[in-house]
Amino acid sequence: MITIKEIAKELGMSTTTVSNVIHKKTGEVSPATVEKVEEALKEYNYIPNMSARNLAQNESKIIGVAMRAREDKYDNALNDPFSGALIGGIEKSLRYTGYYMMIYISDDVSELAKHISLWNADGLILLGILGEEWKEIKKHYAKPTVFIDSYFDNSLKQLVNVGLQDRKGAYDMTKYLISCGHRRIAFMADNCIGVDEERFNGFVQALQEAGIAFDREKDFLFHIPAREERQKSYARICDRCREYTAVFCASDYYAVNLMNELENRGIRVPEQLSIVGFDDNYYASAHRPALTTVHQDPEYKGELAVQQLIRMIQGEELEENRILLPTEVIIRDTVKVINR
Amino acid sequence: MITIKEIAKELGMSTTTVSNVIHKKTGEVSPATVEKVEEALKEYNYIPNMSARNLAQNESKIIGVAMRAREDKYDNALNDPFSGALIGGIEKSLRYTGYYMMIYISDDVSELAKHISLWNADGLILLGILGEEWKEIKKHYAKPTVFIDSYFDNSLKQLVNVGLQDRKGAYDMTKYLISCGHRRIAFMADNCIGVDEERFNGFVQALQEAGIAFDREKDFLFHIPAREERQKSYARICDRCREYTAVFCASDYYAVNLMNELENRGIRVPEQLSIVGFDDNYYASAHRPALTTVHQDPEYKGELAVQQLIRMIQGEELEENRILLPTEVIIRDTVKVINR
DNA sequence: CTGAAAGCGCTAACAC
DNA sequence: GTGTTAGCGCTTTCAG
Repeated sequence: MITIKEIAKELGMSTTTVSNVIHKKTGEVSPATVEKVEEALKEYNYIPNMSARNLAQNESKIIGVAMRAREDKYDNALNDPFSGALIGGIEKSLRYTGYYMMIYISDDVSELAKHISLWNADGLILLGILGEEWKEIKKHYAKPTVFIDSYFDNSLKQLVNVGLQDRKGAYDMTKYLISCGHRRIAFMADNCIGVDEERFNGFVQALQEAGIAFDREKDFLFHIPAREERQKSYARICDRCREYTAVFCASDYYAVNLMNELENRGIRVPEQLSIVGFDDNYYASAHRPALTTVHQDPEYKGELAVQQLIRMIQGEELEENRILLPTEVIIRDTVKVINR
Repeated sequence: MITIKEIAKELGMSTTTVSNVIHKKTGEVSPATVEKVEEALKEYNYIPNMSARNLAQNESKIIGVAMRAREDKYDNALNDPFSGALIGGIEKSLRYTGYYMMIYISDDVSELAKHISLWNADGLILLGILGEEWKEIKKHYAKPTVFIDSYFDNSLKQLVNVGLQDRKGAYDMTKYLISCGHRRIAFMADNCIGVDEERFNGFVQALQEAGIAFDREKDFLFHIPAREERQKSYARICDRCREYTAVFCASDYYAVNLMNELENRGIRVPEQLSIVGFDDNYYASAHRPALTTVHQDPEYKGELAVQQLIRMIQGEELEENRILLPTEVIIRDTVKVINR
């Protein structure tokens, strides 16, 4: 691996000149020299040493992508269409910017914080992080940061976030269910914070506007995804389903799993029970019956996050620090129209 | 961000001592000093600067994961269950080893080669790389390297690879199709090199053993995945399908897409045409009818690759340099038993 | 057991 | 236009 110094010696010039040519600061260098240096660079196949460059410039050209992943839910965090598409979108946008992506995934926020500061990343994209958790990270990291799909209280309104109109999406879908004649509708999720909370809020709002009662204790089907609990949890939920005409699942992933569990128990969708999801990933469209769901574009989310981050790194002003992408109700085959 | 030097000054000792404590070379240091230093490290929340460390030690603690992705096929390379699970497996295994993952994805091998050498990665995992392409990379990179799913000619037999019994998997599945009474079987893929070639070879071998003729020109349904060509390609293939009783798709992805296209054209699976796939990802199990396919475990592939790589980095001997993981035929609902 | 100092490869201020 | 040099933060050799 040849170094600048060696090339300089070979050519009988100083490292500064070589460095200047490399960085195209050619205003400072005579054309003849430029050419000579460039030839040598080619010939010896010069590759810069990033560590040295980073050390000297105190920047790293690394973008950290840190993902908080619940271990009970994911043992393989990328093996999920949403994360896959999202990280893929980030990677794709980063590819030609001269920045390199380093991924950290952990259940443990302080673990994430450690990794982030180790590499002195020039920017950070944070997935699945709550406001409280951010405070832990902030202690160690002060450079440009973009959140994806985070919700904060007002004290953190200045943070940059790329998210989704979760509430509106759920609201629209719920109105659709109601318009199909459904009035006994359950909500299924494995938590009620952040994104899922917003979806739940939209759901409840639509019910309220339609004058439909919702009993949070009874009608919120709380799923437990941990491996040992999973089957029992589905069994319980499938049992409870008989009391409803429709179930709004907070994600396609659960909608499809639930449908399969229902099928195993001989409960037909949508004839006996309507199901809707959220996300519109390929689970939704590949499943039969195809899932009626709320569409979003995670890849685009990733791309936008990168755009915002790069702007921040370059010191540009952001037009908006809180982007909420629109959603769309996709009607497929899992909702039955009920005659009243 | 506090440095070793600053801590040393604060404590009135040399950087060497502090460094020794950090690296637990405590044989060299008195217990009292160790304690004092450790306290200071905690108090000032010392975080090492990776660039400096790497520069001094000429190692990077980075594992490069380079993926050759056909741009006509994937604009988002991670948005694919196979890659997602695989990279997820790699990430998971790397998480506790003290190595950090840097991902490069490109259609262009020399682009990949450049990125790899830039960061001086301590080890490299290569996805979707052919023997010829490796030679380009080798020019720039000489450290431990593990391939995933590559096939080489004999001149490269010493390379380390983690792969799959693609040939046997396809062979077994084809025998199953034959045992169900199928004799007019087409093969669908978008290429015939590497993995898909092996699958094709296994397919043909089973046909030959059963005395069934295969016309490579006619019976190999060559799909063109490029966006502009895609629909036309599916239309052609759906047309051609009428001549067969079964189609062996080289991947679940295509099997499911093909089934959906067939459905759109009113051709019923498996009543009118049997379809099988390869990979057993969630497309396969979520689709209705559920796809009969060949199972593999991409996450485990990723984990094994990391294991092998870490061994190589640590200078251990590998027991085997070419691992081929087993496959399993998963019988679901897309193959009809034909009465003869 | 501890410290001084060289050097990893590169950049950039400054002198010529 | 070009060269000299200090220094980025850390490791490590070698003296003491």
